[in-house]
Amino acid sequence: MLTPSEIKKESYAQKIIRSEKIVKILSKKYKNPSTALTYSNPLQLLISIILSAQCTDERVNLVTPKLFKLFNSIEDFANANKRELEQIIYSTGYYRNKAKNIIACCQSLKLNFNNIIPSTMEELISLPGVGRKTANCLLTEYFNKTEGIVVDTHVLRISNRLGFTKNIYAVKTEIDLMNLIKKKYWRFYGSDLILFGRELCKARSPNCKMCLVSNLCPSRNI
DNA sequence: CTCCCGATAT
DNA sequence: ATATCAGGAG
Repeated sequence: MLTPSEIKKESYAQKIIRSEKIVKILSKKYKNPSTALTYSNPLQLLISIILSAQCTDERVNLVTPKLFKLFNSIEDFANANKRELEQIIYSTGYYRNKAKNIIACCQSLKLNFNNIIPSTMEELISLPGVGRKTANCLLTEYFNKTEGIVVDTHVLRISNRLGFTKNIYAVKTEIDLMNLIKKKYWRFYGSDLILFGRELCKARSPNCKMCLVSNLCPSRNI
């Protein structure tokens, strides 16, 4: 078994092999990864993902039942009263930005996309409040397509810990990961690392003793 | 790069 | 008290 300092000196070819080993181990552990957000149509999923910025899925699921009861369609959100929307989503944080983005996003869906949520990265990120992370979530979770890798706070943190990138920005990290990891693993890499980050490789206290891939990690602390 | 932001865990 | 949570815009 390589020591952390030995892993840090690996070649790029060795890094590719190590990353594939890690993906395979984690995808075996997390069989059918899917979002913890509750939704019943693509619009609800899109709104939920926007609300989930810097907020737990659990918290989002506490506000969406009321939200989706009052707002049923793209039209409803496009015409929403900003104050009313802010009050409903208040507890998810960033509520002013989120309310503004949700309204602008649905106005764009109405104006530019005939009230149909688009299914390509290019179209999705043209929507206000939708960046690559939100688009990647929607593409993998709902459209069953792979155009990139979901890089949220967990994927960003763990990718750095594993030595797959030295970037502190999600968009740049996604590029590093797309170069390193085979496309067929992109979907699993994103969703598995999120589950892995929540339960084991936590931001404050990574549980290296219980970790399945600690022997492949340059940041392990045992 | 900074700003936006409440709820929760530590 | 402070770090963290399925980020995006300016």
